[in-house]
Amino acid sequence: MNPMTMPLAAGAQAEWRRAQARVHGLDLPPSALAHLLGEPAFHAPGSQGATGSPTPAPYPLVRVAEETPLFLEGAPARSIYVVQAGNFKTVLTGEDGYEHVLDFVTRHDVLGCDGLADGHYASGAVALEESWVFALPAVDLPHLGSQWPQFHARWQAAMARQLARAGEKTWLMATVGAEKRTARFILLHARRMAEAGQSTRRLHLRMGRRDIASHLGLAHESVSRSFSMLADMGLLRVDNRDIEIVDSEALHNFALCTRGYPEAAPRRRASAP
Amino acid sequence: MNPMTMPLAAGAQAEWRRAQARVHGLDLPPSALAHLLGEPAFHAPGSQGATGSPTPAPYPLVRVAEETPLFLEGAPARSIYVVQAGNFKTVLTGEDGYEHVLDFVTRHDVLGCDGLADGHYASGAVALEESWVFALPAVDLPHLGSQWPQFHARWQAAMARQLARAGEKTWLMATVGAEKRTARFILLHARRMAEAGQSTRRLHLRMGRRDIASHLGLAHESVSRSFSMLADMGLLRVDNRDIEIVDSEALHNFALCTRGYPEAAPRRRASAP
DNA sequence: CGTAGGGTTGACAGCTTTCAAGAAGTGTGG
DNA sequence: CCACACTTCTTGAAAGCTGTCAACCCTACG
Repeated sequence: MNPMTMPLAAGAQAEWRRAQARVHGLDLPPSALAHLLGEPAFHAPGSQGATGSPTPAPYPLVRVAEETPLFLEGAPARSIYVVQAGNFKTVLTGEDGYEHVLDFVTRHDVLGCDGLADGHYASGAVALEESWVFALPAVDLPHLGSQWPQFHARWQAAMARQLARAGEKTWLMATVGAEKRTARFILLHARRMAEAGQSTRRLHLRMGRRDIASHLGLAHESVSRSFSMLADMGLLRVDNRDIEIVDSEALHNFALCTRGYPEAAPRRRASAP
Repeated sequence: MNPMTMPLAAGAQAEWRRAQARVHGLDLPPSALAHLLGEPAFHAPGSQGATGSPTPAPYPLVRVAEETPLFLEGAPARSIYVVQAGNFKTVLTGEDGYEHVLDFVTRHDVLGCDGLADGHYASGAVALEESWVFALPAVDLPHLGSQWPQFHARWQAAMARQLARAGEKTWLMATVGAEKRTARFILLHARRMAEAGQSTRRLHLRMGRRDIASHLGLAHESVSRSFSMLADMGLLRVDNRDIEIVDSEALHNFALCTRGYPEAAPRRRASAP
């Protein structure tokens, strides 16, 4: 069977199985934390010999079953988590029970940072599939940062990246057009998958239409319609949760123009007959 | 003249004048950085005293004129900034020239954090009024964090707070109704002003309708209409950029219910005859 | 085999955007 | 001091788009 056509779920499973094996093989010395955050080509634990404390910290690797919350909004934020395998959604549950999806989180991303502000998680995290996370006690963070500069840099960069992504998310939702919003979502998602080393053209969405709709602030029917529209335009090929970006440039052009330009800039209109 | 009725612009000016004086009086020892980030009742140990000695921490206090960018999107991120007085907007300028307002930033907030990810600012910052910021070189951050634990904690909390706020922003924009979105914006803004020590009921918006609209993803006419609607409902009192929250509880009830609850939760509808 | 859940598509009502014009406040120059 | 231009804010009316409701297809699962 062609790997391009086989169900991607199987590939994902194999992927986290590999990731799991690698994590176990590391034996989890604290000096490898930078690697867990995505440090490329990092090795030689204890190379900074003068750091003392040769005993590796017993930070636990936690398994989270599908549809299971890793932590709930408002809970005491005792740990932050580095995703090793699998995917999560972060949610904000309204007082009326409505669940708003803030973001989708994948490998090497950090969960629970927003809890470091006042000691309580500002959002909850739910696994979209069977996942593994690496738990770091919040009280150890200052120590880790000061003792391993590499970790400090990685840790700071991870939070900064989250901030930048949050900005992109706001930008994403600032569009009125449902199709443009969906197109932007696909582009951002594809870029994140590319950063994680996945294919740039094909991507498998781990979340349902309902979650996407919640994330984008749309009705799930509108998301479905938008996918169909983008497919009819020849920009995408949609097969349930498998997306293929057919014309990347055209997709960018379509998604990037905001709308009725308030001032300056020529007017363009994407009218498809 | 009653401070509640006098033009707030004068109050704001007096405010930053006080802030400026305070900052200059501190003489900027690095150990006071935590205070700059909002540490309450912090006194600098071993500060050098006289204003004439240029020895301690030559971190500059920068003045930014109204409508002037502090830094541009994509520029090399050599410093992060702590706002001492005034207000900023952070913007994401699209390739088509459209300026999307990501956030409004006020005193004790940090600007430029998103540039720590890859060394380039992910968003630009423009002063809404004459403002002063304290510039911290990015290369000094690890040193500062490891040397002054109090600064490390404050710094981490500041970034975490930004993340939590980013989540709230996403939540804000997940609503369809323009009036609900505007109501949520007012609530969040009021809370931030309250955290900064301002009045909870009265607030003066430093930004124009166009900026609010860009931030909320609406047309500026819709923002104007929403304000009028909320005023007609008896929730707000709107006089140009001066907002008074008349019925805080009702405003919360109106803003917090998401909309047509997708599943579970009873259906409510805010129909105003 | 039948049910349940997710995804897609259609039709209508409602809301928002857009276009257009007027009102109010501000700054400049005579 | 006034007039003028300029910007911002507000309001009105029509067109377009999205949410809602409803139906149907498909797959997974018991």
